[in-house]
Amino acid sequence: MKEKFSCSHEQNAKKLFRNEGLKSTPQRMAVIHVLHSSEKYLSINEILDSVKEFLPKTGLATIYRTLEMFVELGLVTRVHFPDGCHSYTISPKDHSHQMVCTKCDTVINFPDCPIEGLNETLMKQKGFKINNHFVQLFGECEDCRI
Amino acid sequence: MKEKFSCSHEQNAKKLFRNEGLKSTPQRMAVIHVLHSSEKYLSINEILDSVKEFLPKTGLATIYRTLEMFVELGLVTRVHFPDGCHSYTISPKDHSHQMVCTKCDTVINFPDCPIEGLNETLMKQKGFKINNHFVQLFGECEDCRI
DNA sequence: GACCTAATTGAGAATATTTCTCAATTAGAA
DNA sequence: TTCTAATTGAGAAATATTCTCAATTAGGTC
Repeated sequence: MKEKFSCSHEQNAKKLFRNEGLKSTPQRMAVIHVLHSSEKYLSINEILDSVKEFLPKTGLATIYRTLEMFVELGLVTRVHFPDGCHSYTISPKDHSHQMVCTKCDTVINFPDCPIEGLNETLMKQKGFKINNHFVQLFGECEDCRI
Repeated sequence: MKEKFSCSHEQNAKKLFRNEGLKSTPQRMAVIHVLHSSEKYLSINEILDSVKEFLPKTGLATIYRTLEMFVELGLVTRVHFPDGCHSYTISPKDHSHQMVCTKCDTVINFPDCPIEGLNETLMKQKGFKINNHFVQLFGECEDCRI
């Protein structure tokens, strides 16, 4: 299990863990790897299934714990689909948002944040200060529109 | 229970039900009423509790069914809080979005849609067509910032 | 108003999702 | 290599959601 996950993403995660005083376990590295290898948002069970290909004895609770921690660290983004089910993906490096193609489930990043400009306006108009925002776009990607 | 819910919101809902071939039941009207009377997003259980003040025998499944139907009809907006719990509120009339104050839970509408302008840009840049979007803002309202 | 029918409801069972508990294991520091 | 605290796996427990079905009810028709 040592050499399995060693590309830059995994190295970065390891550094992050060390800085935070967290241990770098095979289960955690496998979750990173699985999310990085997928173009889709993955559900908890999809992640568990994929991780089990490497580490068959992995338990569901570990996946829940790991993802919670990764979201906390900002490594992973949690998405709430309209029907209520939750899925996860690696957070983009820059502040960007993601679109999901509802035909093929592919995730596409776009670097512009439509909320950024809003902050000032809202502050003036309503006195509201945005601390956190949450944007999700659903539609059809180029390939599926053909 | 007849005269309880008779302001314009309730009248509008009744018309909508009739148009859609749906029955106007006391339970459904109570849900509308409860959501309209609240400045907050309400969870399923909060809604159930409030509805029970009028109709003590109301069952949980009815609340689930009613809200699902209302979301379908566009009467109600379902919100996915970052921690995963679901809450509901009456949909704004115009296309607008909502901010939630994380201190006092109050919901504030703002009429601008930050996504609207994005559509063309994305179509050109990425060939992606947005069909559906989902924006949630969390922050602090004027009163709570003082 | 009484009758009829299909839609709706309530109650609880069934299922799905998420969290908790704790003994056993393990990563990483010394 | 040893030690210790963090992490894990397994299953139980707690929550959340959906399903089932007999009983009730809204709303149309006479």
